Amino acid sequence: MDERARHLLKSLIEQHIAKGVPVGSRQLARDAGLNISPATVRNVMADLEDEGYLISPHASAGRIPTHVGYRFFVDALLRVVPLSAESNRLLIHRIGFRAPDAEQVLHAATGILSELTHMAGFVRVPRRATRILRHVDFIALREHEVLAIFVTDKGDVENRLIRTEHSFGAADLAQAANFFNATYGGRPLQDVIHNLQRDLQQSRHEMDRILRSAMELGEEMLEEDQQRMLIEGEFHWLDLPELAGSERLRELLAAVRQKRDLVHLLDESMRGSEVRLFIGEESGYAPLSDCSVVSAPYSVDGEVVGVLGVIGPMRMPYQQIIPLVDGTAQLLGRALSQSG
Amino acid sequence: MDERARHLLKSLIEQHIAKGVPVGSRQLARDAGLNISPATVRNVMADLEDEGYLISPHASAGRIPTHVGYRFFVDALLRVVPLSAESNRLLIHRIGFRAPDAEQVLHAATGILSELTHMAGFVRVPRRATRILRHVDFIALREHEVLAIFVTDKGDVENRLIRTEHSFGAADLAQAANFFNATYGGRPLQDVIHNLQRDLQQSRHEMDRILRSAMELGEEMLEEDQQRMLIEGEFHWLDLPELAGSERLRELLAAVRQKRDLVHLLDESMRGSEVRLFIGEESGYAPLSDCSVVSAPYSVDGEVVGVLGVIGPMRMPYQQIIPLVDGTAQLLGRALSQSG
DNA sequence: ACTAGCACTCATGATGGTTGAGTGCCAAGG
DNA sequence: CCTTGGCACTCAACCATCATGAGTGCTAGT
Repeated sequence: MDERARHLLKSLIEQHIAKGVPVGSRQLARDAGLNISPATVRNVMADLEDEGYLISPHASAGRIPTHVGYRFFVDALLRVVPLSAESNRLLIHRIGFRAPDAEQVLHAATGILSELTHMAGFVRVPRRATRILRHVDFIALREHEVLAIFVTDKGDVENRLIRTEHSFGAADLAQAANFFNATYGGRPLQDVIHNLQRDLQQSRHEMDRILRSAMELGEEMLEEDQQRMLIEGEFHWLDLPELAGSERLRELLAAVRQKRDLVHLLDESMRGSEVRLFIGEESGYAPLSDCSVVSAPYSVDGEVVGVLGVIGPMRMPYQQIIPLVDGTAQLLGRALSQSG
Repeated sequence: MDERARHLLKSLIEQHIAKGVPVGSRQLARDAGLNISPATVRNVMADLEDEGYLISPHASAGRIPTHVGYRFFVDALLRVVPLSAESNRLLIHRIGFRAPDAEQVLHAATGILSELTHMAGFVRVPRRATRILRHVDFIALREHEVLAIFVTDKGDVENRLIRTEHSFGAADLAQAANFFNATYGGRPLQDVIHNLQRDLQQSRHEMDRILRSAMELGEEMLEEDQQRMLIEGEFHWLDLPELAGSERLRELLAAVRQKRDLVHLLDESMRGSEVRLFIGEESGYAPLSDCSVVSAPYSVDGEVVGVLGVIGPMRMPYQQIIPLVDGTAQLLGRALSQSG
């Protein structure tokens, strides 16, 4: 592909992103800035279509980019601009100055992504499998009911109500908690569960019921991690003519609620450390075949723990979206690192 | 209004609920079962329109009920059928046999309401202001960071990260927690905050920073209650021709996200102990003016603590919806009473 | 290699006629 | 006085037709 073709492709995609309608040869010839007749442009466009970068919705419309076209655009043609000072300030204000509560910061990040991009924003929350178990507490709520509380070193708190055969007094429970903390505390959560599983097979003890339930709580925490993802702003999709008013939208909403496959896709994209794009079919996930996902992993204390980004139509202003997602990921990582 | 008019109105509304289109005189004359000509029906319909029960979308369409019509229908014409055995079994299965975790049960109830009605289901979660503070814990996460945990007698757990000037050891914190539990434990949350506020004004202590933060956590718990509401299944609205494809839907979604006014409306409806309906404009809340809300309060241990229901179009099958909402409220109340 | 011209395609929007469902009103009949 | 049949009228929905205009591919000329 020669320089002129690249320039025209870039110009066409930019115009299509801006306007949302197919771009024709005349308009493109005018706006591309080259001194070229529409007929010449048509020849170039025909070539680009043959090579799979463009497609005509129908015979006498202009052309729109395919997902291949968008891919080439973002990889080779797009120059990402740094985040505007204003956006940056807004991000810092909304994420940086939050109450030091992890859950709240994650919510804030999801919200701001959705607001600033006018698409659906998501945050895949940190995995807890490698977290260190810091503290366990057993609290008697009433007869036959014990509340178990797990705390990890990052301040995750999870709790569960356990129904017991016996009624335990506060002293019993304190003792059990002490035992638990002494034996399993300070180790990664997954190790704790593993050891607990082994230990429980050997002993038979009155407290077993509680310990077993505690183990189940731990397992649930890890299990839950598989699914935990915040997403917000799906309703922005209603504004998009290319998505709204078709069955696609329903499918998409259902798929996003389901989360399963989506989470899998995102976990894949956690491997790198850079912003990553899934354009159209690239995700290999049918409901997303009309959409693009822009994602960036975020790190806490130097370790990648999650990924965030936006989901929108293929036709999105990547130039602004990419730095925004990137910046949000970095700020979120920093905010979480500070606050544990 | 004479008997025949009532019968026709009932028949018209039932048909409109079933089909969703305006009902004309001929069809109504046929289906109402009275031996009456369309012309006669027209006369009656004209009267009903004058009295505000019906309205014509345009000159040569049939008629549809107004919110006044629906109101008369549910108050005077509708005979609510008891919940079908099948639905009841499903409800019990989904709500009754849940893990004994309040949060999960609430989510389950929201989900099942949405699924069975094909509308948006909501659950206004229990208020915690009158809960008894059962247990407080302070845990050192790392230097200058303390995690405060509150537990109420119903098993609500709330936590908060506190950044401190000094670094406290485990012993210090245990002592503080003991003091806290001894002094404030066993009292309603709102009292705790009140007393704490008073006590803090008098003393000056190294621990004050932690106590003050703990108080803020308690305040946040109460504050948060103002907003806490689960809602699910808004996407069902996309299927409704009367809602979809207009600006109304956007407004509605935005309003539901906002929650503020909605929660206020629901808290009003907690006063009674019966199923309550807000039909169209009756809610006095503009974004809901095309919708109906069916709500029922639910009680834990004999005290009304929350309200649940569905939000859908005015044209909804009240006959099935009302017992379903009612049944869900009762089952949820029972499930929560069992599990604390 | 570029461009102008030309024939062709096709979505869009306006026009107009038809159909069918439904209404209001009136006059006749029980 | 209530009911009914009849009739004129209205209006959305549907369909066909037509003109328009944006856009294309192709070809021949520069």
